[in-house]
Amino acid sequence: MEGREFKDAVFEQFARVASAFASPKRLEIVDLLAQGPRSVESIAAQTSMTVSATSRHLQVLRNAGLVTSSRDAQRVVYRVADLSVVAAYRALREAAEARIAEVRQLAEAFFGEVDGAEPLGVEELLERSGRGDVIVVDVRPAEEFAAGHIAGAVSMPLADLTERIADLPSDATVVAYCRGPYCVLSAEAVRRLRAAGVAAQRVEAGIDDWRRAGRSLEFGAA
Amino acid sequence: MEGREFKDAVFEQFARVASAFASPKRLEIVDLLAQGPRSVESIAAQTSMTVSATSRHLQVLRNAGLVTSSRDAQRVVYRVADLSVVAAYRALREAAEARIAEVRQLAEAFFGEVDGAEPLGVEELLERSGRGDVIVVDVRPAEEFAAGHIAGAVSMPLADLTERIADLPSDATVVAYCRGPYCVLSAEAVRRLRAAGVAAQRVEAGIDDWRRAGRSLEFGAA
DNA sequence: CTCGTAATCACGCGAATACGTGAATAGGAT
DNA sequence: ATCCTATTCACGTATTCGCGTGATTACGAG
Repeated sequence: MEGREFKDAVFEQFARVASAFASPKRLEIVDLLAQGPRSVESIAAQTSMTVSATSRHLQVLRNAGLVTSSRDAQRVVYRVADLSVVAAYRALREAAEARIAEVRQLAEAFFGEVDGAEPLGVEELLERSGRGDVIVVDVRPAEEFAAGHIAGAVSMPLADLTERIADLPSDATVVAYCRGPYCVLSAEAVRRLRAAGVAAQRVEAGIDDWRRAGRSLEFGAA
Repeated sequence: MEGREFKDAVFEQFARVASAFASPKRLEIVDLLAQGPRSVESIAAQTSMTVSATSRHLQVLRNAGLVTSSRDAQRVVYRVADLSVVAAYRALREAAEARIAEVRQLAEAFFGEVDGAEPLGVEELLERSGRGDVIVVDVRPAEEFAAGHIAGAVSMPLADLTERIADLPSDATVVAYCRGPYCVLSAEAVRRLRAAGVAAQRVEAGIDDWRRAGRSLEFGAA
């Protein structure tokens, strides 16, 4: 095989992977699956798609080797194939952040009022939880909490948050995290906590940032 | 703006970036530009495309914010917008390597005979050049050498290699590098060097790996 | 000013993709 | 065996993309 043929063949394969990422809905699916395995139906619900469209997108991702599926009784469960996939998603996201002004504008518009100056990063989170003066709350669905969460965090899914605010010490300071920098759950949680008079802040990091920082995860239900 | 709208808008932007990467030819262009700035015509020549097709691809990349252009007399020179773009390209490549069997097969078929067991990585290269028992040769075009090369390397573009083999000490051991793991230049160089009786090995790392490893670069012509 | 070179634009064809709707299939549960 | 649920497949249409050809614009040299 000559140089040009080889190049064409290799870049063709790279493009297969990039094409699989090249759809907003598929990126959203990868973002979700980075939190843990999920069934088609539950992915469809989370992403506001029909089951059929979701299934099709998942097949595209599977053909590109980015996700794998396995059967669990009636359900087909999808998961990311390995961490290189999450890393590629993250790198794309970071390039978009750096290069596309709209991304920064959107984030500022949506998170600006909640975050005030800056949301917490992994380091600040560690520091503050090390001092023991904050409660770290995971506001993702219980399913995702069970699939891996920050060591020491309390599960308080957004859906149940309102009724569970009463469980918190009234003088508590809460830091809420969810799926990552563009996940809306923690922002909404912070709004509701503050409305209830609880001091609260959003953490920008998600479970993948935590893992990448080499910090320990815990598994299983609360 | 509600959660769903925000998500849709944000992932739409991420997909813009991914779509720009989702073409073999554009990936090849990014690979090239990661070596240094280039004019449209020279990109067209390197990638076996017409100038017109190249120009169009470059515009797609520019619309996605991945490259920038500036005029230099008659020429328009393109360059990668920043290192997050190279990082994203690298992450995509690594995901493809990890997940697509064809990539490994192609690489094995093309590089297998040249590399023997394993090509050198950044670490081995450092170690061996530290011992001073090898000559590090950069076989990329002189233009790319000038735009940044491994400190201490000798420029010997593939095109001139045959006539310059005589300049090498006959007992030399050469390690050749080029643009990165899928660049064919160093493989071809190693074949020719060995055919001329010179001990030679290929380095898999390219200039971007070297930079990421925090090693120093040199600039300017040989 | 005119010429030549570099780059971009305009048009058009064929291929690939997205997505909705509804039918078909695969496993368990009864 | 039959029903139910979760998932996948098939089909049709609208849209987008890739790329070649040839015209057009931008700039500098003579």
